[in-house]
Amino acid sequence: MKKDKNLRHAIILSAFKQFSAQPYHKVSTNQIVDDAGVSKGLLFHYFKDKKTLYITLYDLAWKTIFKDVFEQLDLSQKCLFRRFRDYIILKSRCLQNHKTLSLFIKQVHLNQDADILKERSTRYLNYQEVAYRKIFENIDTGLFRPDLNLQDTYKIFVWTLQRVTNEWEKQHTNQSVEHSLPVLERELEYYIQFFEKAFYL
Amino acid sequence: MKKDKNLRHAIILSAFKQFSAQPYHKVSTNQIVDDAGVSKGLLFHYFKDKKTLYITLYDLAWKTIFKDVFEQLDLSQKCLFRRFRDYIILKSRCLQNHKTLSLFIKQVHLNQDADILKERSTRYLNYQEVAYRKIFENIDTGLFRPDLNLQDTYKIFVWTLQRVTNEWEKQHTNQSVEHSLPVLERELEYYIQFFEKAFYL
Amino acid sequence: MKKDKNLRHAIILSAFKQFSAQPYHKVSTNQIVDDAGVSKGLLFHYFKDKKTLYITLYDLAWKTIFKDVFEQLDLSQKCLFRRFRDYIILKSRCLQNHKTLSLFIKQVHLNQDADILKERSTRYLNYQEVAYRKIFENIDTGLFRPDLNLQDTYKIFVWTLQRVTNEWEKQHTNQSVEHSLPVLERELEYYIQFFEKAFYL
Amino acid sequence: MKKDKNLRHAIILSAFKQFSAQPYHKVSTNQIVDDAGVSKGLLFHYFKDKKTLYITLYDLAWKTIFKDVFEQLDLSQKCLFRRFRDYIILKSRCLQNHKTLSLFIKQVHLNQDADILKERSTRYLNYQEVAYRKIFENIDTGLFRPDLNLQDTYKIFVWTLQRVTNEWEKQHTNQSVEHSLPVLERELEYYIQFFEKAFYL
DNA sequence: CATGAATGAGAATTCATTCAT
DNA sequence: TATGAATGAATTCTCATTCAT
Repeated sequence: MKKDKNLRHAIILSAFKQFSAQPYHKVSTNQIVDDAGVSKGLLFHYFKDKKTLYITLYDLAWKTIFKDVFEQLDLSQKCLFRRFRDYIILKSRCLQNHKTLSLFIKQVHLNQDADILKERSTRYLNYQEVAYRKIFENIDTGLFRPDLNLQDTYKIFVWTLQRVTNEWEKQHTNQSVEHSLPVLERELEYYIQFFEKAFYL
Repeated sequence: MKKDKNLRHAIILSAFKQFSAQPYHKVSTNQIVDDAGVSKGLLFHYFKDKKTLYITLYDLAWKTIFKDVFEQLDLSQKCLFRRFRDYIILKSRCLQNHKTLSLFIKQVHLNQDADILKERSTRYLNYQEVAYRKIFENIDTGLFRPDLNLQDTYKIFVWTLQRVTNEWEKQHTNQSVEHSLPVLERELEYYIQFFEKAFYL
Repeated sequence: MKKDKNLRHAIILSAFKQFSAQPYHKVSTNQIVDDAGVSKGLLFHYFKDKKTLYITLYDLAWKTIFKDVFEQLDLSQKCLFRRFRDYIILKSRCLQNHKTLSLFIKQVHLNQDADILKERSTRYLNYQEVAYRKIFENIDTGLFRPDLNLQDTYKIFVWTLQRVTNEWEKQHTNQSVEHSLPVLERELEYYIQFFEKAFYL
Repeated sequence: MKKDKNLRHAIILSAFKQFSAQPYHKVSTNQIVDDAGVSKGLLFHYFKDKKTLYITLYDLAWKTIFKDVFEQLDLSQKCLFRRFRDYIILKSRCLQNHKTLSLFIKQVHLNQDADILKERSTRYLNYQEVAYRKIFENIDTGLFRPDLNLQDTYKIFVWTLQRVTNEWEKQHTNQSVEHSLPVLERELEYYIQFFEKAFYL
């Protein structure tokens, strides 16, 4: 079904396909290897067990997304508000362009299995930390009102934009990028102007 | 372990216990009958199959809750705002008093299995419709501004209060009724006064 | 292959057959159920897992042997020397008559698997204790020299006869009862007379 | 992990380690190559299959032991009794110094697998024969009583000393060479003097 | 020599469901 | 009603061995 080279990749592709459409336990390793056109043993040659495969996929998903996002993110933008807005827009577009990754991540986050829960949490937090460190790097802090605590300002700003994005996601899950992204951009812009008024000198 | 009478009930109790703690596929029929202290066959005597049992429980859960709520709901209250507020409070209190039912419903709503998804959706919509029909019965519409479309007014009001309740639920999942319910009551009251100003003559 | 009734017994018989001829890990549950003519699931309906089946068989083997032996053992015999000799003879005859049980027990005792080792040890010690308690019940101690510690006397006697039996077993494993048992009887008798001279008044 | 040179040796060392600690079937070829730090294929390049590796190790074990023993054995000693005693002492010391080899040989002798049983038996008998031929070479037969059949005399002597050594082995498995070997030496000496009285002129 | 990808039969175990009693 | 024996397909995972590079 797939090209001969790199059957490991064939397994990964097949697994992404299956796991993004069904919850963990509904996908059998048989399904995956059959669909990938490889032997039963090969899956366990490359991945210790089903769980490891699942977690590896999760890692891969975020790596793909973050690579995509941070290759495009303009770090010469020194305004935190704009830079964070750009980050959200890029990430949202990326998720909408990679439907499979996006659905897969949703499935992982619905999973309640203790082991998987634990693994994905630590990984998720780690990826977030790395991303946020980059976003807050070399920010022009000169514009901020000196009478406000900078960390608090950051927090409130980030939380607000995240919330706005969450709400937008819920409403635009199945819509095309062209139609829905501008909506998000406008909403984010609205709040950014609000924050500029509130937090800038 | 349970009384001889009504082994069907023993099965239901045990099933509620298991299904509220674990997702559908993680609970085996063996677990249920063992815990209920009945034979394997009896489960399938009373319930066509595992899925039917699950859906039956879901029905039962909502029936219990709605019976509880509407027995207490004061339908002589002709103000929609107050009546809906009362409904929300009663329902929230009921869910907090029946932790098992509450957790079970959450589990059902996380389930992605096609058949179960379909069945629970139709049932959920049906229960909601019945409830809302009662709530909107014999409302004093004389107080509303005649220049506003009544259906729109209703919608916005209901949506707002539902949203407020959702947020409250997220934050007070594990807290006791005595502590958290007054918080909800106050929040709801705040928005009701807002709507009275906006929508009443 | 077997009669319809009591498929559990069919499994046990088949398992005894297989496990007495091959070590634990070489016998697959497939072999057992195929030979027993039952479905795969039935084995796990009756026995939690392969290990439990194995241990159950071990229990069964000793129960069978001890029942056989103690039904025939003459407890009116008050002379410890004779009674213990009778016990050894009966047990040895029993083991030679039940080749399968005998071989099975040997296989179990060769097994090095941690779990099985532990289980069989506790069970073995327990069976031994029960047996020895019966053997030492109501013994006429009046014949023994009062200047010798009775427990020491017992110990030395038992150890000696056990050792003699072990040596005989090694040499007569594959021989018929008629030929080999008299050899053992004679050897035991020889030592008993030795002990009578040494330990009796 | 190991030096580059002679990866075959690395496999052998690792295999000895694994096979001396666990029975044949419990050791996987993966374990061996992982521990040896070599590739899967190399094991099957050097050894036809797992069984061949096992038998090769068995050969190697005895070769090592016999080389060690016969390099030290004083063949100028013309007294059979002393020479055989020396042989036993040297072999026992050697086995105690090479715990891994010793444990490995025990494991092999516990193995019941038909093929392995057959191979190890022929090899074991062969090694014994070679050893005994050397031991009985150039013995001064002039000291023996001419009225006794020499072969019978040899047999009884060898069997006795072997038996004494077996019993000693059972009791001193886990003890140090310094403590336990002198015990064996004394016991052997005792029987040798007995045989001198009985079999010499 | 050396690698490690690839195979596929076979292992133990699970589980919803049926059915004779 | 009530039991629990019986089924058998499906699941995850193991492992010796082969082979192209």
